[in-house]
Amino acid sequence: MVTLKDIAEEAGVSVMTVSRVINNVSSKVSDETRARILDIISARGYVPNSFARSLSSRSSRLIAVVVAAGENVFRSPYNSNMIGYITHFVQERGYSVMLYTGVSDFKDITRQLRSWNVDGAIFLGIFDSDLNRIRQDNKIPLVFTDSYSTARQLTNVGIADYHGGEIGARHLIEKGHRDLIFVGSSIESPVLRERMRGFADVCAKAGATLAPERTLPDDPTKEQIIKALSWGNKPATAVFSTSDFVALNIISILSDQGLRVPQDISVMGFDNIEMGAISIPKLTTITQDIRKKAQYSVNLLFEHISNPDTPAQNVILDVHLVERDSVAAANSI
Amino acid sequence: MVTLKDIAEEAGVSVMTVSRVINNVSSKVSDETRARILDIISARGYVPNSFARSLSSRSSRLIAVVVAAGENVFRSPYNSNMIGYITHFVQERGYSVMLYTGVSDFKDITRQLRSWNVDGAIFLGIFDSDLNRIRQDNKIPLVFTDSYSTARQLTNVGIADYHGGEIGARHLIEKGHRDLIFVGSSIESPVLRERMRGFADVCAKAGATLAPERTLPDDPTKEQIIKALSWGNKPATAVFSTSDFVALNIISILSDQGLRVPQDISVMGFDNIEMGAISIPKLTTITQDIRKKAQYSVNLLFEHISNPDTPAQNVILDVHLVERDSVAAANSI
DNA sequence: CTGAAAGCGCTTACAG
DNA sequence: CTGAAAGCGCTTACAG
Repeated sequence: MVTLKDIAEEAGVSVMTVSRVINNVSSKVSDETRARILDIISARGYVPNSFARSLSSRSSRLIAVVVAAGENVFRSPYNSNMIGYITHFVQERGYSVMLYTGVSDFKDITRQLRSWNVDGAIFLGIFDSDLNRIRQDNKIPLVFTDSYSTARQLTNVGIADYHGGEIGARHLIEKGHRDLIFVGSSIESPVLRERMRGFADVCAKAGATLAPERTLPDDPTKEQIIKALSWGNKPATAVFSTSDFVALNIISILSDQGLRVPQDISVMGFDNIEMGAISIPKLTTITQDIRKKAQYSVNLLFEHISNPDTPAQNVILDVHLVERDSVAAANSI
Repeated sequence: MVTLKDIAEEAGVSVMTVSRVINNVSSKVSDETRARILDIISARGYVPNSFARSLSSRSSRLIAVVVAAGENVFRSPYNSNMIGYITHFVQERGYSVMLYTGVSDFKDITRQLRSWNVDGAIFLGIFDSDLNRIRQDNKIPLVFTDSYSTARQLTNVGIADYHGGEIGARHLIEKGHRDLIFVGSSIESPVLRERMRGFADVCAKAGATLAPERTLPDDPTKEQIIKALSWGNKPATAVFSTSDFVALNIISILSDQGLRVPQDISVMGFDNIEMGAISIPKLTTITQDIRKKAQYSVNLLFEHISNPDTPAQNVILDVHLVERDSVAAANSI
């Protein structure tokens, strides 16, 4: 292994001079010496040791991406895309990404962040209950996504979930639907709770019923869906799902039951994943701009890294309707 | 920041004793001392510094996952799933993952691997042309996936691509199809080339035509598909795509043209991604077991890490037909 | 513009 | 079972 010392000896200078060249403190080294050292570095294939550098400088140039989801994080196209974009933007700044998935215990998180002395971390899908412990234990810049924590001084990038729910309900009601199924109720996830609240508020105002029997969990079974369809005295005419992936699955299940979407029943999703643009029928959905969300998260993180006095910010990106083919006007009876 | 030294002072022992406790060299520390140190460690929230540890021990407990694909790696469900599973299995062994995406230059790879002194690396989608340079520059255990390099002593995990192509052609021919479109020709990718070779060989034997005009690239445009459909004097009755994602896109395009799958034309994919099981129609495809592939890659890597004398292995996982609803018998004319 | 000294927080190797 | 010394490969802080 080639070290600074080797280069210094070969160039007949001190290690400090070589160190300055590597770190581009060019103003302090003569052009001639500099060029000679650069030649030797490239000839010997010298690569600085990040561990030594981090140990003495106390900056790791490492960003942690911490994801709550377990073994197969990437089953979710949303997670996949977020992580992909975040990695891209972090690398663009010359930093490296450490990926932690399936993190269940906030103590683990702290152990990893500290042990690797990361310069910052971005969290996906962490439940708000652990958030304060994490912040308390880690005095580095942290960016959360989709948090509804009321903690002060929290930097977060989220989307207008409540508004998304409203848009969904409004669209279905405009299309004449009154007997609706909502998929994505959750007591654990504030994100889903907000989407549902927006949806339910619009329904209430419009006199549309959203029965508890037609409020299904996150990832409903075939049986739950079938039961909800025929509940009460009027069949449901539209389904709103809080995720595109689940919406596509529901369309598949409905199709297996001999129901055509949107002729017999309308289905609407949330996220605007790529598959929704090529599914049959093409999915009407609510878009969230994942690339932008990732970009904001990374930008905010680096703002805090370069200037610790940067005030905390809660950035809420807006969402909007993407009308495609999976929602039709309700049949008049 | 709490250090080994702090713990040692508080416990009234040397740093070596604390170091032994942390690294579980328990046989060499008295139970009493050990318990006392453990208490102090937990009370002070001590976390060992990975940089210091790695610098002196020359082992980083770091695995690099290097992916050729660019900005949005995770657009591909295959990549997403592979990376997700690999991360999971690596973490299970107490190692951390450094993710490098969009790597274009093998020199970059070398710089990163060396700089972080990673204990091993797994490569996805690296073209074989760089493979020898990478191996030459990095004397650590490396596992490649889907490589067709003829280099000796190469540890690789791949699948039976040729056989996959054969299975696809055989299935379509058995269903009575003779006028076929193949999607996924590539001069750069040996994986695709092998799938195509298997497909073409079976076609030739069965007297089915695979015209160059009906051999389309990896990710064909709508125009290319439409043109291929009506080429020659007999319309194509089946399409074979080397990726499920593209197959689903093709079904969507065909549907936009008023063609029903499989009544008017059959479509077959490759990979068995999750979406294929819920698409309309459900996709007939060739399965590759991504979880298993990731598991093998990680296992092989760690075998080589723990014992450098482990012989190189080229593991080829088999593939098989998953019959669903997107392929039907050809209409007799 | 250049360098000698000290130190980052650990582990290795040796000694007792 | 325990410890003193040296060193991993860099950077910081100071001096000239």
